[in-house]
Amino acid sequence: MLINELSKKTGISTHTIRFYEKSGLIEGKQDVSVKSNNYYHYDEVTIEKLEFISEAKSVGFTIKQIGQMIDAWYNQKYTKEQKLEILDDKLISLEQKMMEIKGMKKQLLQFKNDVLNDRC
Amino acid sequence: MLINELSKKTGISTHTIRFYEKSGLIEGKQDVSVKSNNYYHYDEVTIEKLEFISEAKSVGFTIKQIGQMIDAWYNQKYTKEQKLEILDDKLISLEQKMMEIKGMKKQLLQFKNDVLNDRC
DNA sequence: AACAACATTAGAGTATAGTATATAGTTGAT
DNA sequence: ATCAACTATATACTATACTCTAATGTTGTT
Repeated sequence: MLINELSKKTGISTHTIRFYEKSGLIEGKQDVSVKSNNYYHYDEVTIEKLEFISEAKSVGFTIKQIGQMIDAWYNQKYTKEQKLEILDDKLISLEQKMMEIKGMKKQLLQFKNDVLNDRC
Repeated sequence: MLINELSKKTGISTHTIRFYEKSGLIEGKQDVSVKSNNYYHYDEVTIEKLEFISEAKSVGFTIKQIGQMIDAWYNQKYTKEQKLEILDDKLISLEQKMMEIKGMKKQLLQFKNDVLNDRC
């Protein structure tokens, strides 16, 4: 599929898709047999990747970190050990985020309590 | 205390403290009885606020959102109902972050499993 | 052939959250 | 009095992650 279809299927703008492609998160391939244009073609895996990117972004991972995770899963850039290290590293950071969120939740519940009891 | 002491006590640079002050998150007061300078003085509550800001930032809240929460707790800018609404809104977003993190965790564990079983 | 709707590339512009630099004045210890 | 260390203000610069504009070419329908 071409970029417009990919954009419609993922809800991500063509601009942003190109930005992700330049950032190395995804890649389309050009059909060498067609000489009249240099259009990029994208497959289903790219849709999967873009969905993963959206989710990873919303939990606070940066483009760089997301790139690492994608490489650890979809590419052969790293050894098995390196892949596991990257994924474990990200899992640890998720655990930490979770703890921080729990702490913040406690804090906000306390704030709420103070408001309810007119203590601020 | 002056900005340097505040910076040392919180681990936040004086630049960033000034940035937060300009953003409306904290405020020092100038001592009108001293005419030779216009130094700002900060109290213990400012330390509390800065610690809260650091935590809130790390869970992904923006300066604007953090400002709202601080106003909901420390200031008299909002009615009781508005304060509760703001805090509930932030609590809901924490719940959502929590869910997203759980989803991402599942995803990464799956990736890890695929790597372990040479499925990628 | 004309035209809308698509494609690529390059580069500029925006928002957020700092971080750094420059200038000028103040304080406190020697 | 001098000097390091501090303070305030203004402005510029950076990084991240987009978002938009412009220029130019291609495709498919009428």
